[in-house]
Formats: sequence, C-alpha cells, structure tokens
Amino acid sequence: MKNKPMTGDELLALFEALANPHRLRIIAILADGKQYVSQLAREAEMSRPLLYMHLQKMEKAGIVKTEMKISEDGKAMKFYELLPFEFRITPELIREAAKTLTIKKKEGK
Amino acid sequence: MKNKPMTGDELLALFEALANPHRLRIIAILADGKQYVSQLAREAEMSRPLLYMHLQKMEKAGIVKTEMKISEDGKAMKFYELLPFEFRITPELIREAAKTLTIKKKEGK
DNA sequence: AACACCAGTAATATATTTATTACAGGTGAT
DNA sequence: ATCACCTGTAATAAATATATTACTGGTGTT
Repeated sequence: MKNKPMTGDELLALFEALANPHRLRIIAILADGKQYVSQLAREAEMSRPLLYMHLQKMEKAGIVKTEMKISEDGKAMKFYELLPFEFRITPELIREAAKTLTIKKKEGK
Repeated sequence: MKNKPMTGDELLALFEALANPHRLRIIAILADGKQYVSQLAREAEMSRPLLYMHLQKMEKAGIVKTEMKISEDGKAMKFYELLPFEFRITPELIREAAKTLTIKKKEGK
C-alpha cells in the first residue's frame, strides 16, 4: 500500500496537529489502545474542555477517529482511537505539497 | 545510515517548525538550492523581518543552516540552506519520543 | 551626495492558540 | 434526593505566534 500524496493543506493540518506537547502525549496514550474521553482526560492530566479542543484538532487532521458506545451500565461513552499512520517527511515531499497550499490561515476553520 | 531517535522536545520543535504555510513554502524554495535572505524574501513574498522570524524557528529545529558569504562586488550576503532530512512519523515513534517531553511551553525560547 | 543593493533588530500591533470557568443534561446506585 | 459517573458547549481569559513599522548601518555605482 503506497503513500498517496497529501495536499499541502492536509500536510499542514497534520503538522499543526502534531505541533503541541499535549497532543503528542495524547497520541502516546492512544497508541496503547482506544480510550474514552473522561479517562483520557485523567491520564493526560487535563480538563475535558481542553482535551476536546485538542482532540478536535487531531480529528480534523485525520489522525484519530471517534465512536460512541453505550457501556454495560447504560452510560454513553465517547471513544477516541488512533488511526494507524506512517508518514515520510522529506524536503521533496514538502516541495510537492507546497504547490497545493492555499496559504491563508484559518478559513473553513 | 539509520535514523537516530529524537528526543520529544526535538520532535516537537520539528513539528512546530513545519506547522506553518509560509515555512512550508520557504522549504519548497530552499529545496531548489541555497538562497540569500533578501532574494528569499522576494521569492516568498514576505518582508525580511518576518522571514527572519520564520527562518530562526526553522534553524532552531535544525532543518536549515546558515552561512555568510561576501559577493564578488563586496556585499555581505547571508545564505540559508536546507539540511537534507528524512523523517518517518508513526504513532510508536511518537510514543517513544513523548517519554522525553519536558512539556512546558517555551522556556529556553 | 544620492541611489540601489545587502544585513540586522527593537518595538509594537494583530491574530491565533491554548486554557479556564461555568454551565446543562444524561445514566444508575445509595 | 443526592451522589458519582458520563457527554457536551459557550464565554472568556491568558499566552503565543505572526506580522508590521520604523529604524541602523554596511558596500559599490552613478
């Protein structure tokens, strides 16, 4: 399975999603398996609202996916799961992706 | 030559350096060869002070290096050059690097 | 001298990201 | 009813990143 080329904007969103220490730690936690939001907040030692903000940025970048589950005792639980990825980053790859950059910061947000 | 493992802080600095559309375009330009600051500013269509800010962030992340030259007609010129790199990014790699993250944002700046 | 290049930086303004606080509403158990 | 869990978000504050403006000073040429 070959790496299909990313657009500049996709590549940028990926880097933005990875450019934060808390998000790297979230990835580290999720690398051990999917987890629900409240538990993830405890493990990452941050508030749920803040965690949501980080997770949404990661979701937009396409490195995590989410899924609702109803636990045995009837509680709604939202699980986040890491999408397996393997990116190869080189100057040449960035040069190609840069051609499709729309540049402007934050639009569709 | 094998990829020596990066510390969490180094990896974070790398992602931060890549998480900006202008810096990706600067990389794209430098991928064609070293360039001096004023010319680079013209090609990237940005002011020199702004370009300096971006280049310094990239330099700290270790993806560019700089070198002063005296042109034939005696002018001092500062060239920036891309350091060849090839990074493989996977969840496992991030999990390992996250162990050495110092987390706090901006200290030694 | 005035011009066209070159490098460099300090001070400031603007925009964005990150973080917190304060909510609302659901389930099941005591 | 109260408690201990769960999800979710709006409003705001605080911290950083990005961008601009206004400078200083160098070279060689006209």
